[in-house]
Amino acid sequence: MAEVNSTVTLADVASIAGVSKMTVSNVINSKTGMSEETKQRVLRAISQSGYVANSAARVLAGQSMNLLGVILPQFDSAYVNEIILGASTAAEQNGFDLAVFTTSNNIKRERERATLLRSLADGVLLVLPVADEHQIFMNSVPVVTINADGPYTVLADNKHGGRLAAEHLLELGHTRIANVRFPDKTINPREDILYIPREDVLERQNSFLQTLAKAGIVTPPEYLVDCNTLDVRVERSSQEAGLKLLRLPEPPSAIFATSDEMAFGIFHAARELGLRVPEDLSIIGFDDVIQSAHSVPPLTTVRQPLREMGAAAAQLLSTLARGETPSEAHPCFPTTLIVRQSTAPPSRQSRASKVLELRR
Amino acid sequence: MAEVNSTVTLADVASIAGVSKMTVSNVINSKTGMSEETKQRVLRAISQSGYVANSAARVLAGQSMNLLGVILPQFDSAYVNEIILGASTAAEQNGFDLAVFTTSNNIKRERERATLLRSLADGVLLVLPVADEHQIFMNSVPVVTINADGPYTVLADNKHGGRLAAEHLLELGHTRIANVRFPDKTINPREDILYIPREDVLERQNSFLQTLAKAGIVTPPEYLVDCNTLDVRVERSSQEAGLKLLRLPEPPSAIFATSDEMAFGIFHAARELGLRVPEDLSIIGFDDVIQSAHSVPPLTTVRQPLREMGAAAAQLLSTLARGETPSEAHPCFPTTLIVRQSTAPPSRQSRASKVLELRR
DNA sequence: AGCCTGTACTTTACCGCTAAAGAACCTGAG
DNA sequence: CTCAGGTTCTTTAGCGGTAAAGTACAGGCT
Repeated sequence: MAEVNSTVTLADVASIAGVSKMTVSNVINSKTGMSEETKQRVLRAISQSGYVANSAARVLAGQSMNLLGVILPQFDSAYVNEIILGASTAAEQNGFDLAVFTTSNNIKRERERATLLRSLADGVLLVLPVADEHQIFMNSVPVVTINADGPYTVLADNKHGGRLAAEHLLELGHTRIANVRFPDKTINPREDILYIPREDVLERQNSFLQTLAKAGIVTPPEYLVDCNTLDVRVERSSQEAGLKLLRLPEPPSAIFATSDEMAFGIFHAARELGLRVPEDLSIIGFDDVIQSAHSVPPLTTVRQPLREMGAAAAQLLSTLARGETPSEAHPCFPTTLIVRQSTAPPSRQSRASKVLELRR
Repeated sequence: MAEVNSTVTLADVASIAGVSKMTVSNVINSKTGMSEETKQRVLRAISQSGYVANSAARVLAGQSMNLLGVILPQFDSAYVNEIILGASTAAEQNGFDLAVFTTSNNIKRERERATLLRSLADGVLLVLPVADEHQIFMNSVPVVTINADGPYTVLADNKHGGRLAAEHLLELGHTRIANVRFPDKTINPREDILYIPREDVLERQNSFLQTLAKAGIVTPPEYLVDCNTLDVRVERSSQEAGLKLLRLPEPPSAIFATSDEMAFGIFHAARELGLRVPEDLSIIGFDDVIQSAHSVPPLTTVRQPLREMGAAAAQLLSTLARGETPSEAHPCFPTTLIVRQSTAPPSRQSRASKVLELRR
């Protein structure tokens, strides 16, 4: 426990114990074939020297770290947190640990993290818009993506979810329906930062609009407002988007926020303008993150079981890491409508007049 | 870009390009001293073979990965999220990346993660109750802790914070003051899981009670209720704690929750019993996580600047990783009282009668 | 011519560990 | 007495990189 030198190696321990490196290695990895006495001597030498194995060397020599890597853009969102929580639970059950890396939407960083995990992890979970990094991992480490494409993916039925959201608003009698949304085009604000639309998100939005269209409701272009999801705090950006919508000459009576976090931003926008939710404005979200049940008012939303999805992803990865064949390469989870208190039938008095009234 | 083999090594690329391993290595690390033509040939060989460097080997050969490791118990809490967010921003500014590991309060796991990071990272941030792992890192990699002790730490003035909370409630005129708190004893529910009280948290609680005592208010033992922070969702456990307090024959008129998340659980407990906050019950938290400004009602709390503290920790670590001497080994951040709407003077009608009334 | 210098590489050695093959010794059967 | 067979340890070789020293050769200078 004492005399901790800068770097104690196997060789040091070996010389202290008076045995070969290999014997020490065998003791550490609890292999058989050494006398009890030698074993104790080695153990003593280890604790005496304060030896700690060098993981890099171990990995290089072909040992597994029982590690699942996770790459994601940022830690900010509840979306990501739910997934990680599920994944870490499932990983643990399978005897794996999670190493989580962020990329800040930085492409170069994304590459670097992928490179590192390729040699370090037994499997990698990509919570990224694009699974472009597949190439880096190909034939080297199994990869599972969430709500993106790839050889192994965990999905939620976003198309169905989008329809559910639309149908709910239609049933309530809304006709002026807007959407605060993820941009559907690739955006490149800085050379190293890149936003690529996520497929699941596009599906939601498209299916939402299609369902409205089928019901004969045409969404005017000014009812589609992009929210800058590259911002660290999405809420602020979506609040702006909400303000833009609600200040329109003919503001919507209902807004579909493509994610719950955006919905919270719109809550703020409504409050800022003195509009009550749901009396003056209905808001419906997507995801059903934990906060949604506790917001004011509680948020009506389309639930995708993120925790379960994260768990499924880690489970899938564990199976692949063990070299087994998973029963299902693309598990798809259902989305369900959770009706809470942020949606209601449109009030008779049009929101337009209310806002105009408040302006005076 | 094609023909991606199982593992392409430097040697493979070298033989394709018809040069030595070293030349390839030099090209990759953009060193000088090779002809433009050779460089291009190597570059072509790299993309042709789909070569990706082995990080483990690189590390072993003495290269830095520009990585800061973070070890924390779980991803669940807003506390942790704020710290990480701050740390990742500061790390990025210093050219480092963050690798985050969770331990689930599992001691063995804690050790393993520490071991791995020791050889991999340029610095390690411990967001753990005890900095016991110091030993593992000693003389090998710089370590910074948050709200715990160690050679380098980032602190908040918890003692002052506890006093602020107490003074606020006293000024409002409360006398029946309870505390939903972190256990102050080591708990070991399973052999591998260990809860050790965090020092910062103890300071808060003690300083809170001392301030009350100085004002002549004795806190009866039933007013101190432990909250199981090992639970994945702290809110549930603190809700139970809240219920226990509010169902007391003489329930408190104010509760100090040692963390904001506990405060949210108490909100639920109050709601469940039909008590209004702050009219029937004052609640004050500690931390000021993001949600606190948006809860119903907005939470009065003692703010510790977690984001800044995370950033300071990463900054400190970056400095140490570069081999420089930081100006301050134990930066301490002030705590401030944030008065929102969850606290008010006690109402004339005692909470006791209100609860009893509701029970009938 | 002989020598020095710089450029463009290559060779050697080693990072810390492990798998696999080898050696030394003991035991007991033929 | 000899030798197969087991036990306990050691040696060798190599994982995929990198730093540092070495080589080979072209060109300039005296």
